[in-house]
Amino acid sequence: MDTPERNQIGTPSSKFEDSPIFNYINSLSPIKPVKSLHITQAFSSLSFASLPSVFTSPHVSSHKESRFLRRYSSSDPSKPELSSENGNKVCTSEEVVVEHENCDAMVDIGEVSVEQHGEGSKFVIELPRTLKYDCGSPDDCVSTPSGVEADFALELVDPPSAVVPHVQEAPEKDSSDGETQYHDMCLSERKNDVTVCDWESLISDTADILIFNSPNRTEAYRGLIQNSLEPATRFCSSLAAELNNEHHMQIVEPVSFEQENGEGPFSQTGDAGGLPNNPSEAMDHEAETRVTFSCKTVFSLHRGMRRRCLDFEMAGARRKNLGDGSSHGSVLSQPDEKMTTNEKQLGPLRQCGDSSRRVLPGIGLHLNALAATSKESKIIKSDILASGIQIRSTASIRSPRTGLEALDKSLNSAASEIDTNATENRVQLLQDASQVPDALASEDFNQNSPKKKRRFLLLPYILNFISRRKLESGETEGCKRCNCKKSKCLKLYCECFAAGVYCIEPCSCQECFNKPIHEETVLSTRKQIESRNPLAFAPKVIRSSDAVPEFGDESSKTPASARHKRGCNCKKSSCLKKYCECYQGGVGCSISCRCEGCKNAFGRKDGSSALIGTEAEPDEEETEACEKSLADKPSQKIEIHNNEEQNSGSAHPMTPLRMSRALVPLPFSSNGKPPRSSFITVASSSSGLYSQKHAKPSILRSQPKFEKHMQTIPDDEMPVILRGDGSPSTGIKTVSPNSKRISPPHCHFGSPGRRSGRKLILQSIPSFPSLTPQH
DNA sequence: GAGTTTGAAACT
DNA sequence: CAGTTTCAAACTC
Repeated sequence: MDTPERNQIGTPSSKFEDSPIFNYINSLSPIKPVKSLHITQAFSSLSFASLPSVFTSPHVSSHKESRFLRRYSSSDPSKPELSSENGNKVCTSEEVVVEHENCDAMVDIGEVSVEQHGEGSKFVIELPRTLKYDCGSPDDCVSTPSGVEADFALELVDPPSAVVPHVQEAPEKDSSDGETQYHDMCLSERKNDVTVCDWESLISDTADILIFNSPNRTEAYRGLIQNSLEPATRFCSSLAAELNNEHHMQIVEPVSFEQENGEGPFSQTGDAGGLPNNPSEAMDHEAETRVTFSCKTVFSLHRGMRRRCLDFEMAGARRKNLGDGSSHGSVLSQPDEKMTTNEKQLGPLRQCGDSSRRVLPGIGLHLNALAATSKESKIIKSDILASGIQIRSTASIRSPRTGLEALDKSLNSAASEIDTNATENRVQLLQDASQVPDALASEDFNQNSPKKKRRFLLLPYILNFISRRKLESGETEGCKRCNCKKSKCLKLYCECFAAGVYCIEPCSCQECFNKPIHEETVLSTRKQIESRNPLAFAPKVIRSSDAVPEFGDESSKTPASARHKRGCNCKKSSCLKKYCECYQGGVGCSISCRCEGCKNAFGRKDGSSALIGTEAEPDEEETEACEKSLADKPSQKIEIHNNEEQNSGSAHPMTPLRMSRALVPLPFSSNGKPPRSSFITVASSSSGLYSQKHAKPSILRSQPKFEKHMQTIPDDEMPVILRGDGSPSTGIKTVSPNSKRISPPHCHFGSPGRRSGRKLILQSIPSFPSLTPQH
């Protein structure tokens, strides 16, 4: 984990590395210790004589029980000040660094600062707006800093609701208060809180999150830290989660504390809710006794990271926090507006009736965030770097919603320079980005305060993302979506659902439940269906050359070489219309078909495939290479090799739940457009754990091509993709004897063709079996 | 765009 | 497993 940043890190870190605690922790941690890197400007300017070593050294804990990040309180006598003793004057600035170990990716996410202004009674918490924490559930979402670059200031006039008090009492306690919720987020064990659960799951499942647990820590202190860091922490977690299921997350928190103006130790009154004991004093100082602690979060990405709440949607939550707005300081006013904007953007999910349809309907819905093209990725990366944000990662990041989504995308793009193919849901992303980022951008630029500087780190991401979206917006046309009216998009009738993707805005469905906000419902439904029919989400069309040898030779890459898994049952269409799944899939009928009067142009049930080679194989030459990569090798299976993937930089933005569909459009369509059902579900699994980077990429990346050409996927391959949940079906080998990886890259599917069939992939990452550090 | 046809999915 | 119903895509006008 030697990163340039590391060098930058001031003495504090090195100093602490020598500490017994550090050593101890280090010994415990399977993860290579990430030296606390202090990149933050604030930090650099500050000297921390007695920075808790705890903060500087990463601690890895595999405790599943540790649901929350624990931060070591300073064992250093000098630090007690920071503890509950004096929460008043604590300003925390948190910098989060996300790092992909494998690729040395470092992302400086932002900072969270809590300031105690001289006004004494006011406690202002500034949170990075750049990051949006989406809980996916409006109700559950605690307002977290979200919104891009918006300042989030929360003035706690009421002591009870103040951060400090809350911390003192119990970090995990419930907060009924909107303001306090913010702090409580992720702290409590809300069973019904999806968001929280996600977080917890993320942490617990990941098990590699560093725990800052100091024997000496006081609850107050811990709580304080936790609360103050929550946003950042959550963000980090979310980000880490987003960074792909293939990673292991390592979080190192508060790196340092800095007291800029503090003239004395903090004294925690414990009474007035964190208000200064001596308000006048605070006022005298014009306020700003600032304590800044840098939080460095290091994510060691490991495959298998569970991701359940990757949604960063939090407009609703935000509103909660800020909702009361009246008491908010000037800083808040802006944020509020932003929030509103964000909410609108998110609208589709929860504001269906909202007139402001400008909201990006699809925001957050595209779970399988598109991977940016290589060019895009490069551009983004450049931007990021230029702005001081360092991103180097091969890991794919799924795009969250709204602002965060943009970030993710940017990250994703940066991370996946090479991934030029995967791109489902691009449309959605584009749509989303266009709005959120804009709003954010405008606001961000208005930020004058130096403090906010860091908060704008993500700005480049956003801007870039926006521009990209706009550019790409044109590509979204042509996407067809479902039109379900009664199924709620929770049945296989729904193409989206069947394909394992969320419905997005282009869909015309009614009462749709196939959305991230109903993730659990979707997943449960999927499981139910799968229990009934394990292959329900399996590809309907399989490449017979692999699965059904009888159908012919390897050399035949024609549609006829593939067959519908179960066969059709056509009676009147003669298998000459899209009513016929075989025909629709561009494959001939087989003996398994029960069709009557079969005249399938791709091959008749009787075995004749007369038409093959003519209209049935329009662009076979073009597709051949791709097909080969996908299916030519009978024994070829998708190889899951996280490291390789990461190293290759082919991070795929797909959702953890690797549901994927292969587009199997008819070679020719009556109206020249891909059949509505042109894409056939290739693989999907509600519990699919399949790593995004593997099988799916192959398929997805090929989509553009598939749209034009028929593509079938070997039966064996399918399962690999689908099975992530470790379900019984997982028996399928993921690695071929040859360890050959299906390489989608062979197909240079340009971005232009990606639009159709782009859908959200349902995500659900089962807990990762082993979080072996990946270095 | 509305209505019809069709066959898969779901249900019994 | 078969028959029926439901459903949404495909198709027609």
